[in-house]
Parts: sequence; structure tokens; C-alpha cells
Amino acid sequence: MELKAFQDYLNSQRLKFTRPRRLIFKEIFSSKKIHPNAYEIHRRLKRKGQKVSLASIYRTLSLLVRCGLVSEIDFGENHSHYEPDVVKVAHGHLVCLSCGEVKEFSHERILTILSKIGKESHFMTDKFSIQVFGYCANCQKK
Amino acid sequence: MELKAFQDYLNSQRLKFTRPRRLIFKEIFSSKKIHPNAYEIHRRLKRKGQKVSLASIYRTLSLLVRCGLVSEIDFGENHSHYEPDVVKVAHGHLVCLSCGEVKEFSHERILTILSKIGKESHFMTDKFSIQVFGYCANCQKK
DNA sequence: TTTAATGCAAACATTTTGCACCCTG
DNA sequence: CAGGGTGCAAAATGTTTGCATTAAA
Repeated sequence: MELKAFQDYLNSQRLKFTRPRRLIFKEIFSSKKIHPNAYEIHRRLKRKGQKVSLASIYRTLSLLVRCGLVSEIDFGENHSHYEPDVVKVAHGHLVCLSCGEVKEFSHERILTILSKIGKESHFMTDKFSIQVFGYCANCQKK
Repeated sequence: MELKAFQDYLNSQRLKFTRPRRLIFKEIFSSKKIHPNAYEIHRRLKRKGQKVSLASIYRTLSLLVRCGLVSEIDFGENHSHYEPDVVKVAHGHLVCLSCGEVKEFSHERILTILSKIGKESHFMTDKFSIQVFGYCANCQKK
């Protein structure tokens, strides 16, 4: 699984598999539907009685993004959210502007089109970010 | 044109068409390919000898976003960029991760697909945000 | 002349960094 | 036990806000 990939990366770079890194990794990969931000990870760990500094959380997140195991996403707020990059089709997010609910969707066809667009502009495309903002069924009733 | 729409909106809300608002509006709408951030607008106005405070720029930008004349976009940095919402097909951005160049693209088909996806999830979709990150032709050579 | 808008500086929120101490390998 | 990692607090960055003053309408 992905933990092995993380450890392999750390070894290859002569970096260490420390307690904070283990906890942060576990927190992100065990709650795949959450898209937490740094503060949320901090809060969840604290609630479980695990003290890890916010600084370490930011440092570990950027490490995980750097080695390709985690993606940084933006939901139009003034901070970033993070999600594990598990082996699955790339996807976008439906974000409710009222309650903040986030629902994932994937659509092979969109990626095909985006890749083609990149090619036409001679861009070497690396990653895509697709967000759809609107109002979920629940919030429309109100 | 769009200036009229802005003035109409201000009138309808009993807001005033002030010097800073006029300058900021003009700056955004006269440089449509720039996607400036707040600080960039500030810098450009200053260079032209026009002093407008950053606070007013932020206030006016949020006003323009609120009335639908300007869109806020995120290029994966820690600040927002802005672009005028002229009457044209919605579009996405190709962003070069090396030099920061931004190229727009539009593709009717993507919007059709995204609208359909929203409908399937009973989302009332409001707006889309599509960014493709990669490396432009120039930066690939290096 | 009334009411909203501005500029300034201080407050905020998020993220990064310097440094003394700690711990993994 | 050497070198990277941590926590803390301070700094940096981007954005918002309170307030006295200015200026549209």
C-alpha cells in the first residue's frame, strides 16, 4: 500500500520515518473522504491524544505533496485542503457554497479533452484541478 | 459595455462611483489577459501615478465579484487572481509551473459534461474552476 | 448635507522559518 | 552519535477591519 511508498521515498532521500510523519500520514490516508486542511489534521490528532505541532504538519504535508502521495486542493477559501493520491482515476470536486459539502466525481472524458488541449498548446501537462461550485440538494430546499 | 453594468449596479444599491472604483475597474478591464492579483493592480496604478490603497483594492474586488463582473481564480499560489467576466464562453487556464505563464482555453464540451455531472448529483451548479498545471513549450526546453 | 468610501494602521488567518534540543537510523 | 526532525515562538504573507476623515450624490 501507500505507506510503503512513503517509507521508500524517505529511505531514498535519507530522511527519517518519525512519529509525527507516521501520525500525519495515517490521519490523511485513513480519512479519504475528508479533504482536511492543516488545522483540521492538527485538531483530529489532538483529539486522539496525539500532540504534533502545526509546523510539523505543514512540513510533512509539503513533503507528501513533493513525493506525489498527496494533492493540495483549493475550495475557494483562504487555505489549502489535502487529499491522498490513491491509485484511482483523477477526479474533480463538487463544492456546495452553502454548507461546504464536497462530493467527488470522475469522468474519463474530461481528462481526455484536457490532455488534448494541453497538447495543442504544447504544454506538458502535469495535473488538473477541476472544481464545480454550486448548491447541494439539501441547501437548495432552504 | 461592462462599465455601464457596474454603474447600474452601484446605483441600484445606492453605492458611489468613486475615483478608486473607477481606476480599479479600468485597470482590470483594460488588461484582460493579465489575471492580476490585488498587489499587481496596486503596483500598476502606482506606476501610472494613481495612488489607491490596497484596502480599497480588496474592497472593490470583492464588490466586483459580488455583482458578477469579475471572477476570482486560484493558480495554486497563496493569493487570488482576478479576471473580468466579459461575455464569452466560460474557460479554463493552462498554468506553467515554471514561468507562471497563463494561457486560456475554452471548450464547450467540458461545460456540457460538468453541467451533466452537477445535475446527476442534484447540485445546482453556479460556476466552474478548471486549471491545468504543467510546463509551457519554452520551459520544457530548459 | 447626508451617507457612503477612503486611507491608514492594527488585527487576522494561514503558512514559513530560525534555533535549541531531541531522536531515528 | 551524527544528522535530520521537532516544537516553539517569531516572522512573513495575504487579506480584512475599525475609525477618523474625505468626497460622491
